Amino acid sequence: MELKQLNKSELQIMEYLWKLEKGFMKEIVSQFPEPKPAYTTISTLITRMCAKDYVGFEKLGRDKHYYPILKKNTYFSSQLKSMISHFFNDSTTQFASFFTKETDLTLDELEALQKMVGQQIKDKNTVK
Amino acid sequence: MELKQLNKSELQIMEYLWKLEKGFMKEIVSQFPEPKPAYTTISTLITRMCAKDYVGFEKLGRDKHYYPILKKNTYFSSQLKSMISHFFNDSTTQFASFFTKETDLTLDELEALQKMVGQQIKDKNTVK
DNA sequence: AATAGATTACTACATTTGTAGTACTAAAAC
DNA sequence: GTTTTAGTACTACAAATGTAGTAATCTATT
Repeated sequence: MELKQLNKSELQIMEYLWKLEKGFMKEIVSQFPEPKPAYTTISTLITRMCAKDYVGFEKLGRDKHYYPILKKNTYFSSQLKSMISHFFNDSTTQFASFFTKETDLTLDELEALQKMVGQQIKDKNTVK
Repeated sequence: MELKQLNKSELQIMEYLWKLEKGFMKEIVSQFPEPKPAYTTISTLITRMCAKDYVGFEKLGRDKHYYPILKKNTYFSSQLKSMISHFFNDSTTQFASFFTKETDLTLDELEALQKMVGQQIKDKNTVK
């Protein structure tokens, strides 16, 4: 399956499904904020997403139990890599710099990050 | 101007304009890979982007000299923040963890990151 | 058993996006 | 000056997306 960019509505529904892991129509609809779109609007969107193999379903009687085919990690990993590749000239270092500056990390967050990176450096050295 | 998600074609053109900084039609068209879309296809896309205030132009005789109104930093900062907010529950730490794992940073990159973070910690402490 | 609610399938239309043609005219090339 | 090329405005259509109605029928409630 070729992974393309999810549009806004698709992303919203995927987000709900990733959280639910699996859900009937009612459960998905209940995730939407008020004013909710019409039942049939959501139904159409989900049907189209099934056709695109983003979402699958298990038929239980008349009803369908929907679940995500597209994995959250897969999608975001690809999103992140696409961002790095397109806008930071494939430089993860440039991206990291941008990230730490733009998100204005707190001292605690920076220290947590430093710890994590330090651990990964240790892991890399151990592997060597 | 409310910042919304650029679609694929818009992003492609913005990318070219950010690189060019300013450019005539010919210069923008020349950025496209072969087989290039029709001249009028690109023209329509740019015209629509002008209407959305992503792109502006300076009229020089008959021709238009296009430039980006939407700043690269503005867009990606907003993209990044949206990603963190929507998929990592507003946790920049979780995102950082995901980032360092998914992009499989080299030892050099990790060390460069550690250095950078260390510097920012120093900066934060100095400010205090 | 009857009624109300829920869900799917089908259908339809508006808007947005992708694509590119023609006409006209300015600018460049000869 | 003439011809060719480039660029804009206008136009148009297909596909994708956003939205939601109706009909039929299953499920839940009474």
